Amino acid sequence: MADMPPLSRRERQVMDIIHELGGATAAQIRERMSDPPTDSAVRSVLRILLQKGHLEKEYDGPRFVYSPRIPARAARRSAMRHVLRTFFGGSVEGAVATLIALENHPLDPNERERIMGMIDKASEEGR
Amino acid sequence: MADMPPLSRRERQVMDIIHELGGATAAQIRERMSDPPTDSAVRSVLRILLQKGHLEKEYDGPRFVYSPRIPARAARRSAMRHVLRTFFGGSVEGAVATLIALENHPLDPNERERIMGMIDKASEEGR
DNA sequence: TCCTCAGTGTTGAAAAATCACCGCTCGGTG
DNA sequence: CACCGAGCGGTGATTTTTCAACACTGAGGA
Repeated sequence: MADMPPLSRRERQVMDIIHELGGATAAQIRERMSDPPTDSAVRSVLRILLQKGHLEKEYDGPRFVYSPRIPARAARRSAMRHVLRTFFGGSVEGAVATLIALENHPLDPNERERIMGMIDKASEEGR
Repeated sequence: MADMPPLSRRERQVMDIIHELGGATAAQIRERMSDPPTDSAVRSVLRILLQKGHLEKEYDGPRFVYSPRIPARAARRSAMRHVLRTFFGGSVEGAVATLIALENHPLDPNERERIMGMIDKASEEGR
């Protein structure tokens, strides 16, 4: 259950959608695809993802909703770690710079304060 | 030259390596692969990546070095935007939180200062 | 009841990706 | 010169991925 061989194109596409929504039905997933194949095609990759252990399905009302088996927190950390390594040479500073420059409008003062707070906290505590 | 269909597994793997190194030779790429195929196999995906316009090659000394055709800055922004959307619901705050908590040692005071500075700057300028 | 429709899963064919074999060139060395 | 060995690219076979057709079910509605 450790590290599976990486996902195929479609597989990653639907995993991303599911992560973005937290959980999704087959129909929702298909809706969000820019180049949607048949419904049954979507289900095929869903089935594979289930079998590979990346997803779990839960019966909610009249349909299944698929969600990541990895806790969101871990997924976020892993994804972030990957781009940090790949695109920023591990520089947290560089990553933050890009992040806050991403939106071109200034920074919401409240958000600014909260971020400052987090950084302060992260600076102090040794663990 | 806009947005190509997404990359295959191997393609993404070598693109990531090249991004991480800034530019790389076929041998370097192969070295960094956890599951390296033949040298010629690596070259095959390189050839495809060239043809798709994702890479360019330059003759450096006795061998070719392959580099991304997208400027690093744009690649970084794009990658960051994607994880921001997919894993953080667009919340810069959440992303920064994960980022600074990634390394478990506290935050280098100098780095802390520089990040603070960046945030201040980003907060002020309205445009 | 009979029909339809939404939701599901399976199967096998078609398309794409992956890969190793092969042949080529160019430098250096025996 | 003849023989490596590194670096390169093409070709075609194999494997994986992607996909649509199909069959099944259960819930309503006519």
